[in-house]
Amino acid sequence: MNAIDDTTAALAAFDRAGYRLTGPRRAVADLIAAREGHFTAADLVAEARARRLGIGRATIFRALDLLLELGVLERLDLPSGEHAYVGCEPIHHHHVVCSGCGRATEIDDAGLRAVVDTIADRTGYAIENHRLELFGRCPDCRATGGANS
Amino acid sequence: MNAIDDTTAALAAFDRAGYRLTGPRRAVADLIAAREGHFTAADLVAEARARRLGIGRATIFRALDLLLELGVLERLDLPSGEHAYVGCEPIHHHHVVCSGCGRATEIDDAGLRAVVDTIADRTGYAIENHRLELFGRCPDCRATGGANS
DNA sequence: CGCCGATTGAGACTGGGTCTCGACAAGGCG
DNA sequence: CGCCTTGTCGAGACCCAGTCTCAATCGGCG
Repeated sequence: MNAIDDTTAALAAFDRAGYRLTGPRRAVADLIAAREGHFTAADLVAEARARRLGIGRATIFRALDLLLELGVLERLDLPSGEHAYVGCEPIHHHHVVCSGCGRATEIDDAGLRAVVDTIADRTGYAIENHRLELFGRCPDCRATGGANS
Repeated sequence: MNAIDDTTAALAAFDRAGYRLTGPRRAVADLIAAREGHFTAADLVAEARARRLGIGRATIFRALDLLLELGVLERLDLPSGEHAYVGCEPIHHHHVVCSGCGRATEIDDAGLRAVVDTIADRTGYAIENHRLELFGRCPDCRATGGANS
């Protein structure tokens, strides 16, 4: 995908927010950029080790937290209960996750705002936060005839 | 709340699905029914131990899994990343979770169906599954003036 | 170039959740 | 009513994600 763009985006985010541009952070940004779909922290740790990058687990988790906070990354809760991450734009949005290949597509509001308002209205809750996650099969996986499930 | 109803609902679900109605399962159903808002597996384990019910951890997790599968319980992913459970009706719906008291209110579709369709249409994905979670303050907590946050 | 504080890596630690295995009990059947 | 089969149980080992500590190191400004 746009590996280089993602990498620089992440690094730029670090820089902009006043964090140092260190070697390990660059490495993590690279690892993430190289990912197509969603990934878990364990994936990164494993790959970092496989590539003998000499990056500690803690460092990866810290970088992940930072990128989460900067909005470059978002955390997904897969139906299995696992936590995964996807790189994305730092604006409010949601994801459709492919259950075949794991790729995640960003989607905008799509009318959700109104739904949330309706719910707030109906329940009397002051909604502060919401999360919508969709799981399905992407066009490619549908075309190639169910690579899984 | 409707503790007795919840308990019997859970037990009936066990029975209906062909699972044995054992003492430990009854106990877990009771514990869950006694809960007002959402709770974690650890909560149940702690309470079971406090009440000296002599129920093993594994048993509680197993019961939880079963109830999840039967649709009597639903898993929530709190923003903190924790997993929590809420008792609910075994039909498709979503939850609004109070960030003050932890209570969860069930909500129906509220127009979400249309949003999902729109998204499916726009992205080309075949949506198989979706989850909407809302977090906010319930009417009570708003009235009593921010018990937290 | 040198300094100071942010950052790092190794590994201990925590906490949620799973697995194993021998013992036990639910409930169908005779 | 009592037996037998088989699902279920409890204890504890185990696994894995994620966090924390702390001394060593490095980035980048002056």
